[in-house]
Amino acid sequence: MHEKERHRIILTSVQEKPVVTVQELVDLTESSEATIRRDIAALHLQKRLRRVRGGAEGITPPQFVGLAGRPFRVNETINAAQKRAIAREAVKLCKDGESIIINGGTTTMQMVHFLGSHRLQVFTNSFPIASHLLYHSKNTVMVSGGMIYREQNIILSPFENDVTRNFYAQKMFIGAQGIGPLGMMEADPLLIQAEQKLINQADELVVLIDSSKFRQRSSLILCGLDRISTVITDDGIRDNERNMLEEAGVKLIVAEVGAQALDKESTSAA
Amino acid sequence: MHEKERHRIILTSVQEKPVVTVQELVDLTESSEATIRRDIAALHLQKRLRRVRGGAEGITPPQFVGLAGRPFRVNETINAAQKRAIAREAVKLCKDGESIIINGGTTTMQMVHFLGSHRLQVFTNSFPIASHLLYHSKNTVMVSGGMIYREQNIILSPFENDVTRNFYAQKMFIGAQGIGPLGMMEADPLLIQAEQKLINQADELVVLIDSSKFRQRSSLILCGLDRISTVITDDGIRDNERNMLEEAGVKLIVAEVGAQALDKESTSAA
DNA sequence: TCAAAAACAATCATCTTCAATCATATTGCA
DNA sequence: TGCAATATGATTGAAGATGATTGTTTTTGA
Repeated sequence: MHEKERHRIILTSVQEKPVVTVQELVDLTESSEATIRRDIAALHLQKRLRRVRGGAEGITPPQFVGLAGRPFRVNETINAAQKRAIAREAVKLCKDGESIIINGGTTTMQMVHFLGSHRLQVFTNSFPIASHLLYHSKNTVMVSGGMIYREQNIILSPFENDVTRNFYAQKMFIGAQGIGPLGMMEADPLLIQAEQKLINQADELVVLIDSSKFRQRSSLILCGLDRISTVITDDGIRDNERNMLEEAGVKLIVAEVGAQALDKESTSAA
Repeated sequence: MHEKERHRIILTSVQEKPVVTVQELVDLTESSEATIRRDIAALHLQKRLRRVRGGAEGITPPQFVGLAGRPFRVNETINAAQKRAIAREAVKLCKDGESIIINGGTTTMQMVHFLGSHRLQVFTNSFPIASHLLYHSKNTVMVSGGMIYREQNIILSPFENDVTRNFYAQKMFIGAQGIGPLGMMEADPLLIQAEQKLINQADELVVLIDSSKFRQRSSLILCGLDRISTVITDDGIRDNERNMLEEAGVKLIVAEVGAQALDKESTSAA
């Protein structure tokens, strides 16, 4: 077997398993122990894997560390304050007893913080959202079935006939990569697929999006503005963007970032 | 078992439980007390956990305490040692690349400990099992869709047309409330419903059941003995019970419960 | 407080893994 | 083809890891 081929085998092996022994690789490549050791040493120098006693281990890609290492972090997202403020407004739209759909995403995930004392029927395709609501609230939690994608953190089934079709909600909450005259946009085909499944299962579509996303475009269009009932964003939204939404008949809610900070100001001012 | 693997097991254990004893880890890793002590000492030096008398405790990151807490506790079950031993034998039946179904339950949940270094396609209706595998292994994880029942910790859809029908596995692992000449029995109608859905989606049915369950009866029969391929139990099984299985053509695997449990038995018997 | 039990540390035998070396095989090139 | 460079495989002694044993310390419960 050729050197390149062995290296390929070794590298895929350490990706698939946390640690691969020299013996396993010997069996796999039908080459000698010495060769495998040399290969591991070489790949270690190239920093393509880490050499450990007994074999080799993969260099865990950073995004995986957060996933494999601990449950998940609801807080560690960029623009957390804005996203939280937006999420808070979103939760204010919900009345106890209502059914809602929460599509997976970093902004929508912030909603879990404010849902703790609610009693809603929540359907979601996000594993972390379901997990959090399950253990930290008394809402009824329902999930879509299918494979759990680690990177996107969503549950998606390739089949048409899943429970998604049997759930209907007053409101669906969703984030997006960008928004413009053509509608909501997303970059990841997998997310588009998941969202497409849910988008027709609710009366109102509520889009949670921080204002910077008005200036972002992306490759895939999820739906037009006419499908959107409400947009919740922060006060960074510009006039032309307001007009765009108004013309499309979309209700706009502007969340005040750091409302509690404002409160403090007003108290200290008084 | 490899050093890295042991470390991984130890670290996930202290994440799930505030404190883990050396004995528990010995059972979990099938290595000696001395090795576990060395491991704990090493991880302590790396500040990845805190060493305490009797075992190790996790270093709870402060930002986490109020937020995510502990999603669930895989370890806090009665007869944990027996269940773990049984679960270990169950995992030994799996080969990498295989598809398996794990039905929710306290015994089957123990399997997650031994699945850490495997690469399987796992379908489950148990939210905690899915969660654990997702964050602590590289297995492909698939879940059934539907409502999450808090008490039973399973995901169940009232509809026929869910993804469950689209998944087929070589083996299905399942626990039970009791077992007798009439077959496997369960008390909770909800569990029966969930199990019925899955039971025909696999070639072999592997039943994980501690020996005391042979003397228990329950109200609802899930399936007859003829449907069962293999039973895994502990060494408390009696001769007539062995015969019952043998006559029904069921393969029997008896798991050896950890050394310390055996010691206790022999001392009390003496 | 004392005695039994549990947990621990230290030591040693055994097994595994490793690095170094040399012999052999393969490849590239004149 | 013949030669040199490189890659591979086998061997061997050293280093490391593991598990059992033994004696010490700590904890527990009467």
